Amino acid sequence: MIIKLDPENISSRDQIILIALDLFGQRGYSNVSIRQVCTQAKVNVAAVNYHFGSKDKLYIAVADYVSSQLMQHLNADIEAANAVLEDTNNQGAQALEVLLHIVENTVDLLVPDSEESERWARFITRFQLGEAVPDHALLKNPMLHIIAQLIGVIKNNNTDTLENAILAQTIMGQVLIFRVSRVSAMINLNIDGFGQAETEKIKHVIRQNIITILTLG
Amino acid sequence: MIIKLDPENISSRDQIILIALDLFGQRGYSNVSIRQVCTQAKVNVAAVNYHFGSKDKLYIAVADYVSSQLMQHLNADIEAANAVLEDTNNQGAQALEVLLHIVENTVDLLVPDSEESERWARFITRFQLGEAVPDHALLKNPMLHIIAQLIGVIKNNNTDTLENAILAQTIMGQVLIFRVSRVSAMINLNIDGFGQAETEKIKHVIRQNIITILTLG
DNA sequence: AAATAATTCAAACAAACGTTTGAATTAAAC
DNA sequence: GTTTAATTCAAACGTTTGTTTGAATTATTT
Repeated sequence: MIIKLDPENISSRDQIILIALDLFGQRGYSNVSIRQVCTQAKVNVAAVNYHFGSKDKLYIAVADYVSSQLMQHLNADIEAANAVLEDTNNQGAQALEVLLHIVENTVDLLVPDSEESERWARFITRFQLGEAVPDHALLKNPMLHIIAQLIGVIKNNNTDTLENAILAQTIMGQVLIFRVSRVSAMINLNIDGFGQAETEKIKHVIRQNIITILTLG
Repeated sequence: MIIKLDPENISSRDQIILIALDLFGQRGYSNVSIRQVCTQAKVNVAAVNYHFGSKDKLYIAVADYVSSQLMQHLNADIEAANAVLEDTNNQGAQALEVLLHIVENTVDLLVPDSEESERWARFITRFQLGEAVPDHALLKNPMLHIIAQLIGVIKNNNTDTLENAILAQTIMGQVLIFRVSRVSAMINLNIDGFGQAETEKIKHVIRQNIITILTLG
């Protein structure tokens, strides 16, 4: 899923990106100093400016890296969805199945407590909230447009309207809220974290919501 | 709704809090310097440490202020909900109506483009994402517990289960996502902002979702 | 093996930061 | 009106920040 670089032959450049991804995600861009990144990456202070030019450009490089890895991760789901969307005489049942699969994949990627999950999710969340680079690809969730189209098929309402896009956003919102307002959600749910039991329960609730909304609504 | 202090008699302390609320919300805690706050509040640099003790304590003072104002704003809805919840022989229809009212109020508070709305929403969003003070009241959304209870009444499932709490969270998630991932949502919806037309459409979609989930699901 | 390029390193830079100080000023209490 | 307390102010403090420098080292090319 996520490329693990060979720790033996890893370059200083890549080492910096991986450490910066962690630190920027955990503490936020301006709460991480170049010195902290370099110390943890075991490189000299000047290495960041040598390899990237500035702290800003390092941040963009990390965002580019996350963006490309994310696209790779979503690729299979996107192709499955496009196959359904290009099938002219398809049924809503197929589209619903693909949609549910995408959403459950997203829950598995974003919600559970796991180092790997959190590494990506935290960086993306911070990026989208306010540390964003204008017009960066990481701001766009390619799944939302696809979900909106799938909704059109399911509801036999085969147009790309704003209403379908909003509906897609409310569906993803049900998932994303557990990542984006994570601490708050834990307090409100009175749980200590998102283990397998909690994640499954969340998936089940969202799954039922989607089925109800799209087939009975 | 929001107390407008008399700009003639406003104290240095209050002026600092109001400016800090704006700046912290817009740029984030560590991207705002004491000097910027003091310049904009037209007070001396030392005023923050005189009145609050430190930048950290100013931040907590702002969070306290936001928390108290927020509770004031939610008070009417909370009382209405409690009235329904305490009515032993109530019907689900009443509870559903109160719930829809709460959610639509939340949309109106958080979603539309308005200086007043954004002032509060941005600070709370940042606070909950990662600039939080552990255990601060602002981390808890008092509405979520109430919504979970209302769901119990509506679904005639009168227990405070984790599943009801998760369902409440997914309902609020549909609203909050438009605030928390605002820039991303605008890109994905292909809109320039959240005017009245967009806000009404969002309200309509979420309203239908809730009715469908809670009465047909 | 020599020459060239790429990379690493310790040291230093100016700028911005949160905070402190002690005197000057204003407000309150008596 | 005098005294006391509260507040404001300009100036300076020590750190930390991102960045630069030029020499030392390593890798690549010829």
